[in-house]
Amino acid sequence: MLYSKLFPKTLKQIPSGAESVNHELLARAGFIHQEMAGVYTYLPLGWKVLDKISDIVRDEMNAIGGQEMLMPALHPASNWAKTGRLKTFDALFKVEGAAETDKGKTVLGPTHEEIIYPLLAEYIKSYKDLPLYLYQIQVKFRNEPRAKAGLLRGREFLMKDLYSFHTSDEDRNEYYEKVRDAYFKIFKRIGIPAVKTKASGGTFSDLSEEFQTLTPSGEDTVFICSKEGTAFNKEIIEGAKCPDCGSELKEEKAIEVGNIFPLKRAYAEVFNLSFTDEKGEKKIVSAGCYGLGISRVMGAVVEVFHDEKGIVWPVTVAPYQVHIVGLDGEGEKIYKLLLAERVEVLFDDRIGVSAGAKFADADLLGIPYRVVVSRKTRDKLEIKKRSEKETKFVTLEQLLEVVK
RNA sequence: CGGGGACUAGUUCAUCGGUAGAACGCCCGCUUUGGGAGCGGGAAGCACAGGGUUCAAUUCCCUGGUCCCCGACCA
Repeated sequence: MLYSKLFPKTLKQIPSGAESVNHELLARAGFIHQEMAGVYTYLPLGWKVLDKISDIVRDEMNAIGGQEMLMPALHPASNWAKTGRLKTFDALFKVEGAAETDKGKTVLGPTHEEIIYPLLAEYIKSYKDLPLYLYQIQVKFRNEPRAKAGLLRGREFLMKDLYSFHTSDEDRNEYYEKVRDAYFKIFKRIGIPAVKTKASGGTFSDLSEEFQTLTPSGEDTVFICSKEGTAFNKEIIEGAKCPDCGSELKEEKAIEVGNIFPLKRAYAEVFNLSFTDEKGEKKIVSAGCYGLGISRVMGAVVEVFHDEKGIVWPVTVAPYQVHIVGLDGEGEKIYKLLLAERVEVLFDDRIGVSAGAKFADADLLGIPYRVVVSRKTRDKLEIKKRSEKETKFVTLEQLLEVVK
């Protein structure tokens, strides 16, 4: 990609209202643009990052048998009436409808139990149809009373939701463990440490597990057991000691980036999601649901990986791998060579922009490897990791070795 | 949903009862290229909306809207 063609330009000033680190840096660097409270446009760079995160999530979901699909954002309100959540889910967006006849008949989906359970009820008849693991990556709508902190708490956000359906609780529990492992792999690949945290399961589950990324800007408070390293959400902690072993707990701020629930049979009963077992008996399906906030993860990555100059993307989710800073009109040759090698490369080809401005933009964008090409560098390439201070001079072959 | 703050040029902000200013950005010209360069010229505004007070309101008051922060909330 030629930087001169990239939409949009970076901003020198912090946009008014961008008070959180992730909002400020992502907005200045041109990854996102706020439309209203908790609602953002993902600009070309930001969309690339979301794509990278999504691909990692897909990869791990597919590895545990997940089948990707896409459910609607617009839901029939009648399904929400059936579960009772039309009234109890406070953050539900109720669509007015263009015609009088449509009034109150649809809602925007904040989660998809109300779609996937009736859907499966039409198709699942036999134990032979189970287990089944279905997921989607989709925009969710939750009318948060207080959207805040950039991408960390939006009213419209990108989320992966996986639903699993089983013939027994035992089978469901086994799969639940697999999802947990997959989540650890995902966060490891993305590069953000995530601590498994025990939490309350809300209305429909006794317990759930959250994946929390520790950072001072997080809005959740977790308590970490000094002995076992397990963590507990503030909401289920009563004393200052670990409920499991009695050790001291350390208080930390964190961002919830994922959450897994054993849902049991609550929704399956409402929508009569049942199957016939080997003995010909009719049984209710046992289910689990597993969320992961894709756009929130993008915000969390920035909260964790940044410095005073800008973002420092982990290699696995960076929009590009190499940022060529071309000075003195140089750089095109190496740009084309890297493109031919299928390296994801951004080339700052701007003419008449000072070197300082280009360096500042490179730091702000946070692409992992910066390569400077100028009259001074001659046939050598000056390479610098965004996360490090030192520069070194390498040949093209050495550069390819590093970035591939 | 309670409390606080903000809203003025494309953006970030100044101004302040007497019809508006800077920086950055943008356009033109020249110059310039290793850490957000320089000079000259230019375009750019219903001061969030409505109501009130006043001879006069962007400025003071009220109502509403929007955004941010703190809290409540977060299946």
